[in-house]
Amino acid sequence: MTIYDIAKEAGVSASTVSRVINGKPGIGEKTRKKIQNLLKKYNYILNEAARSLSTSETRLIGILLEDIRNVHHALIAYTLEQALTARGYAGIILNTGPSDSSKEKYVRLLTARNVDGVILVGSTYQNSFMKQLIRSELSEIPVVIANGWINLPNVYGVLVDEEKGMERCADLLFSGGRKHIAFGLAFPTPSNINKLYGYRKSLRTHGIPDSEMIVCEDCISQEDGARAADWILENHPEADGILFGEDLPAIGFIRRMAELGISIPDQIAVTGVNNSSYCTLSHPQLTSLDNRPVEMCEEAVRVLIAVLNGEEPLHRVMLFCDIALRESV
Amino acid sequence: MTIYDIAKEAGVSASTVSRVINGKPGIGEKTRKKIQNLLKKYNYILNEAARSLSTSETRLIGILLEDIRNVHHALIAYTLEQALTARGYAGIILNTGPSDSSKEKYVRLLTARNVDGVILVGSTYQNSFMKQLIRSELSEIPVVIANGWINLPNVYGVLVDEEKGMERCADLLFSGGRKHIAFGLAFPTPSNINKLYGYRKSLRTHGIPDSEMIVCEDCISQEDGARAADWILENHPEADGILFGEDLPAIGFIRRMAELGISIPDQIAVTGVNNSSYCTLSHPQLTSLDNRPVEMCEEAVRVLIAVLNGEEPLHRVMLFCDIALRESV
DNA sequence: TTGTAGGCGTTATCAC
DNA sequence: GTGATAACGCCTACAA
Repeated sequence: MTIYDIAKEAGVSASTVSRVINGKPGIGEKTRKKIQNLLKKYNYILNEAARSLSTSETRLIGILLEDIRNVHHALIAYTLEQALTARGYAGIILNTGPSDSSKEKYVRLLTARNVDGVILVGSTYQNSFMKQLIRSELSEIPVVIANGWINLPNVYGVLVDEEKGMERCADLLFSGGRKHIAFGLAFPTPSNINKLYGYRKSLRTHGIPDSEMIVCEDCISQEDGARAADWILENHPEADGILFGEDLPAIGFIRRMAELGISIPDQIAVTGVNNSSYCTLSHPQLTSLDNRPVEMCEEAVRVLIAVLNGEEPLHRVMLFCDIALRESV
Repeated sequence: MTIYDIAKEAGVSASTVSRVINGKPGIGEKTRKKIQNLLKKYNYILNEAARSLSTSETRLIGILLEDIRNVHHALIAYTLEQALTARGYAGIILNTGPSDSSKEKYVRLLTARNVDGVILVGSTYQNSFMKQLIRSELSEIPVVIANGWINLPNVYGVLVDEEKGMERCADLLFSGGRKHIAFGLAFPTPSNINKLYGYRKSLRTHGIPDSEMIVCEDCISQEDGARAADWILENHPEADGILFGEDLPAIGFIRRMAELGISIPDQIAVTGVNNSSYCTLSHPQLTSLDNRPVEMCEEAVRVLIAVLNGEEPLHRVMLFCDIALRESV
């Protein structure tokens, strides 16, 4: 069923049908009605490929993320999909993994699909390799980075002030009387480095020199968190609080401490980041930095569509975190 | 950069370039080489829209699932994406939610995109409404249901024998000396009904009449699991084992029982389904039915691509579950 | 082995 | 207001 079939049936030309479909002005009211009825009657479905060939836009948006099995990414993917669908776009979600070569491969897939725009999820895409790649492969279309930013004319960043958020987490522990606060760093992505800076800032504010920072690295999985617990007890028995850059290791930490008979939050306060569904699973439930994934995604889509509509939104917008207070503090 | 540009540069016609791009036979070795070099030199990228218009295939696969925020679905989405990408296809993932009207809306989106095939994730799509919808909207393309099946010529089902799996879970508890086993039913989807049947079958095998089945309904979330714990203690204090149809309520159950000072698995054994990442978060860790999501997805993609290649795979294939044994039993 | 010509379904530019 | 007509980029008989 093409617009020609509809046109023939209505006794008009294909152009008229096309105008009706696209809501263009300058059509007689009776013809418009008649055509609309026929479209409905035959359950006409527009051929996007033909439309795309003619207009050279696909209404397809590429979404790159490292791994959707991460619950935080899953929430982001969900929100992006719903927001894009609501505006007539569809997303192609690709799991790139962490390696540069793989990221490049997936960017090429997107260009071959002629996507109208790209959303990169996570600060892991904020680096010089991606900058070069965007320059060479994606310079013609808008690119929005969720929780990151690259200084290029066609790149837009929707950032979350996790540095400030993490500083507030530390402040929260200090105000609760904690004296020796540790930090569990995940992969050293720009985002995680910012969290570390927030931690450091709070320490400095409270008169603690950088040399007394307690940083446990590679805190990503639940097992890493358990390992961190052992490490803290062994090397920093004075610690009475710890901030993790992710929820999962925080959960692992809590679980391990329970096994060792150490009471949380009495002996050590714990916080995570992402305010994910994991937070209510631990005992005690985990206090976590809410980095506003839903708002971030909605803003990312808003910015992207704005650019596609010829507007000129800000290249950087910043959202602010909340702290979801639970029992672990 | 089109095939015409390449053709001009190479001093040949566009059809020759097209043939080279598509690896068709009957091209002189020198011309082929020359053209391949030019393609590389100009970083030629094929216009999928034009190709699609001409061949009426898009290499796009629609993936419908209820909600990717569910970790089990996220794993499935991940696996499907990787399997499709590896074969040159791309997936459009859409979260339909549970309602029929919404499912219909999303099916229409897929037909408008001219997807080559559709994968429906979950037995929630196995019902008469979807059957009618597939008949009217998707009759021209292959549809694969992951963990479900509908009797239509273009529909293929990759099933997991969760009935047998659940029966084995119950058998496991019986063989551990449990006498009064309860069941926590989630939404009454076909899949969950099958799990209930498996539970019933094991009971019958062990000489327990249907009238003595202990079924707690609406066990979906963590809170539901906690509620189930209270319900069991109140109404069936004799229960010494419970099988949940999902992991999350099982986690909630365990947590609530811990609060009440009831020891698991000593006093009550607990199992879940999906063997998800939640299982290692509870204390004790959760024994869960591994319903083979990765294998299921890979088989689903295999079947779909086979149909697209003109083969005639079986309309129903069945996978078998494992039990991931942990501390809760 | 290679070229020509027509067609895929839509939009856009002119005419009328 | 509406209708021809060309164009989008590629594929594929059919011809040569």
